[in-house]
Amino acid sequence: MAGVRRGRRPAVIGDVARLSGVSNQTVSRVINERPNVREETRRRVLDAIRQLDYRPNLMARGLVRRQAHTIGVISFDSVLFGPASTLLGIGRAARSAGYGVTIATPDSSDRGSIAKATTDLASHTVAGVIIVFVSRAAATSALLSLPAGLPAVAVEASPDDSVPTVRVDQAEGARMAVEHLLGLGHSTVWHVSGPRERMDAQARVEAWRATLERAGRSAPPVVPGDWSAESGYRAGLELAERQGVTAVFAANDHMALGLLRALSERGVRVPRDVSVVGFDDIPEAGYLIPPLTTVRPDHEEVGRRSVETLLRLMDGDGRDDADDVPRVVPTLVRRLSTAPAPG
Amino acid sequence: MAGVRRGRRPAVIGDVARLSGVSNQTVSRVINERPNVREETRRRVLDAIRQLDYRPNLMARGLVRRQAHTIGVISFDSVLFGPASTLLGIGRAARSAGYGVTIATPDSSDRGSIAKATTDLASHTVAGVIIVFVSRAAATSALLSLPAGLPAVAVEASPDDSVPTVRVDQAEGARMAVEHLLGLGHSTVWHVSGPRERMDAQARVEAWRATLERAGRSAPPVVPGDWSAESGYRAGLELAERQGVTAVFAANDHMALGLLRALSERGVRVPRDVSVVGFDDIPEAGYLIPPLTTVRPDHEEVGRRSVETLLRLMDGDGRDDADDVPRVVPTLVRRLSTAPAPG
DNA sequence: CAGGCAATTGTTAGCGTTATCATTACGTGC
DNA sequence: GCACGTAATGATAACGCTAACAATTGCCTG
Repeated sequence: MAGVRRGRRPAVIGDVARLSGVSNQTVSRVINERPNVREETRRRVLDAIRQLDYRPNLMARGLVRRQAHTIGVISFDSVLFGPASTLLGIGRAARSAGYGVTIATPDSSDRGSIAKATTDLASHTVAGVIIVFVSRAAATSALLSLPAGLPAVAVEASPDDSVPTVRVDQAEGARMAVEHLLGLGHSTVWHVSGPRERMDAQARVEAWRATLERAGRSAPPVVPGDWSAESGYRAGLELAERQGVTAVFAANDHMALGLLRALSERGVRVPRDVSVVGFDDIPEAGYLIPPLTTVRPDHEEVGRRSVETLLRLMDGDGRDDADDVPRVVPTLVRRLSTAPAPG
Repeated sequence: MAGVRRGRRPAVIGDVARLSGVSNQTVSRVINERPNVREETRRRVLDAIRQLDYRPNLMARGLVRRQAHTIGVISFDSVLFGPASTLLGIGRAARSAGYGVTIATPDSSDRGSIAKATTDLASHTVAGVIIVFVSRAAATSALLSLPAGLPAVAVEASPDDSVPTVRVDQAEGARMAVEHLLGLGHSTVWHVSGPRERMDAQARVEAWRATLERAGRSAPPVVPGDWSAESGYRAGLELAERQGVTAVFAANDHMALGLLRALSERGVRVPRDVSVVGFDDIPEAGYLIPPLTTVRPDHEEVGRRSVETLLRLMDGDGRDDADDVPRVVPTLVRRLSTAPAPG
């Protein structure tokens, strides 16, 4: 029905104007839902639009409005569950606000590639930028290479308060995990951490330690990991050797998964001998052996909220209200990998 | 050093022209590395560009060239490992070819949302579109709502041969899995499938059956799943009840994971009683209990190749060479979830 | 019924690039 | 010294749209 083109060049605003017998400007007004167009005229124009299958050329519009109506996203680790979910949330939220989304994934986290990605986005004249899930160093590089005046929002990691930052309340999540374990009677909780330079990893470490201290427990040394199941496995082997380990909080589910495997391999039963809590609630967390008790951050919500924040920033003229974005509070999902302390 | 702007409006080509004492056109020639510019002039212009931190406005350029130098991607399930990796591959490949990437994720897979996503991309005047990982129905909707003449490449699923399609050689992967199990002496292999409407799932089912038949074995009924660990778990419970199940090929690793858990719960030992092979080689596959033997498709390569194909399509004027894109052949990763048949 | 106001529509001038077609300058060969 | 080719550069007109202002229309008021 609609769609009369036959490989012809796409209709432009002038075609619509001619067909409906009005000026370009009136067509423009109809498209942009501007007031002061007679109802009948509007109908005629809309008819013509349908008939020609006209769609406004966003580049032309962007050119005159000096803005692409597109949000740029710089993202790392976009294969991981968390960032991928955030991306999804961003995409959906942006699109429903009428914005397009352009993604740039730097090839590596060195300053050069990040700068390249950023300037790429900038020359696409994006309306604003969201920087997702990076180390503080990477976030700094990104922000530095951003043209002045381009609104930006950081997710999770930001170098300072110059940019509003949307984050999961890592501390609260870690607190939940630790208190859950302490509540089960464990005398202390070990921690397998994420990579040192990641801010979310750092926050979890700190909250883990703080919660233990607040409860008057001494914090054992951190067992370092790097998010990978493999590092969790190595951590598990190490912990299996140790005496008196009854509760472990892994900084993400993948490491928890490796951990579970190592413990099982060494004959340590979970949760009977050792309780394990993860972080992320990856889709398969409920189907590990045993089903994993874990902290569930709502990554999609983070994405949504970062778009919201960016839009607000773009509306307002300044960047005054930095950093008063409420954190996204995670929830604790109790499954079968935790149990009262043995003995 | 570079970067003299102070919150001023970004430099435009005219500023560069003025500063270097040439015309806009000459600056344009320098930017676009056109011949016939005196070496000294070029240097002067480049200096000015650096001094003003000038970057060409891609919208203006896109407008006059009638093309955004951007590749559009329509993607579903972008949180899943496979699609996410493909996206990454696409992003990298596109960027290194100088193209931007715009992503549209339909809200659901009904025709309306897909059409919306597609037309969105179209009005961004993308140079071409890649449709990632969808059911045949969804791919059809997407292609139908694509403006005629816009080059498109499908990944995995395509309605017909009208569009070049880059795919993992699902059949070869499934064949590897089944033959591996048969080679271990299992008399037949059960299959836990992905959702019926997914083409990759379908291909795996068919190849599984064909391989069994070629080996003169009868294929047991398909145990249906939906990619989720949970469905794998349910399948596992079902298979654990059955007599004579010694080998299972799960259509993806997440289901294999659920499967492993169900079997373990029912006291079925893997691989001693039952061998399990997955598909995907998700990052944690090596750390399941036991480490999962699985088929590893190179999703990033798929992404790269789809960009390549799209670029070729955009270069050439027609869409003649459809469908002669070589499939990406997966590899079998042998771990500990498979062993010789019992007894 | 003139004057004025609001609603509706049209005109003109860009937005920042590049394509296209001049124009200029500088040899080269006869 | 003159036509001619070639390299280097410039001027002008788009690309498709919207902002800003101008013009027209109809209607109301006194």
